[in-house]
Amino acid sequence: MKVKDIAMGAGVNPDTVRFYTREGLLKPTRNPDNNYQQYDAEDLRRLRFARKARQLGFSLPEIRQILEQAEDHHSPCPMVRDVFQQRLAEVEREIAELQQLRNRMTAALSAWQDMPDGTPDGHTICRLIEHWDESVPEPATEE
Amino acid sequence: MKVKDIAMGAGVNPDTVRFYTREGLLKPTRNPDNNYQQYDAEDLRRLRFARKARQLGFSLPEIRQILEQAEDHHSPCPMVRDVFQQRLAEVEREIAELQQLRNRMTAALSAWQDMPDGTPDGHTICRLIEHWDESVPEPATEE
DNA sequence: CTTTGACCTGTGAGTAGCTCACAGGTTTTA
DNA sequence: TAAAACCTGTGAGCTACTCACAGGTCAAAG
Repeated sequence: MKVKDIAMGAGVNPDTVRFYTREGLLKPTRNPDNNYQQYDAEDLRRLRFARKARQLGFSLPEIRQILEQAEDHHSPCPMVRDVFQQRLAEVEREIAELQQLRNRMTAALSAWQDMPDGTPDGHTICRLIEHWDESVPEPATEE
Repeated sequence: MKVKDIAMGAGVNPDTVRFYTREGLLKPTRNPDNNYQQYDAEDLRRLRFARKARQLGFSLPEIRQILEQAEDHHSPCPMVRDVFQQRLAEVEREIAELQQLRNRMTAALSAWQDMPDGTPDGHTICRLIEHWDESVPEPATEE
């Protein structure tokens, strides 16, 4: 299989295939005739696996680790479960942050309902934003 | 005011001040003696404004536009209201996507409860992920 | 008066995960 | 046989900073 073939087989951009290859997630051989990359069924499995894992929120370094463990005939599943728990927690934190942002935004919107626009006068730029203060809960500092 | 002064005045990293200056959000003058950047009260206003706008979800290019409009003595407020509506919609879309992701993740977790780990056998890498399929609602393609 | 430390300068790289552009070589199709 | 479609690797671009580097400047302490 050449780049485009495996890319279509997994439904991704050929550049993504090249990128994953550079990153060491795929390990094609070379066609000595023309120096083209040659992918096999195993690479396709790895690529599909990687895409599913991405959808589940795994990072590329995590996926590489999982694939390497599998190469060494160790079950990556315990690690998968472990990382997955952490990712789930992160996702929930991100959701909470975005919800706070949305709350700030809708609060601002309703506060703006009755405010006039006004022209910048050297003291204020846009009072909509400048006069928006109301004890905003800081989004949790990450990590 | 020097970099550190204005940075402290707005509660940000001095590097952020330098970055905003490079990006054209702040326009300090130069002290010809030592080539240091000199910020004034107007810059501090702009910096504080920018930080609040960032908290409300505005991007740096958006903020720069707003500041430029204000410089030209046009009220940026109509634009602020406009961009803000769009940002709010985006935020809500992001929340929905993340919630879908969380749903997929918790579904996967509970499905994994009773699955054994297994060792990679050349056909599967980690069946936890590979056998997770169950008609996943694709997150909406953005834009 | 000199040293030391804290500050200043600009530039460049790093973060995540791709995506696209470029310039040139190869293969397929008409 | 020539054009179209593919391949190659490398490098830049996206966001909003943050940090590192090497060197210049300045205030206070000794």
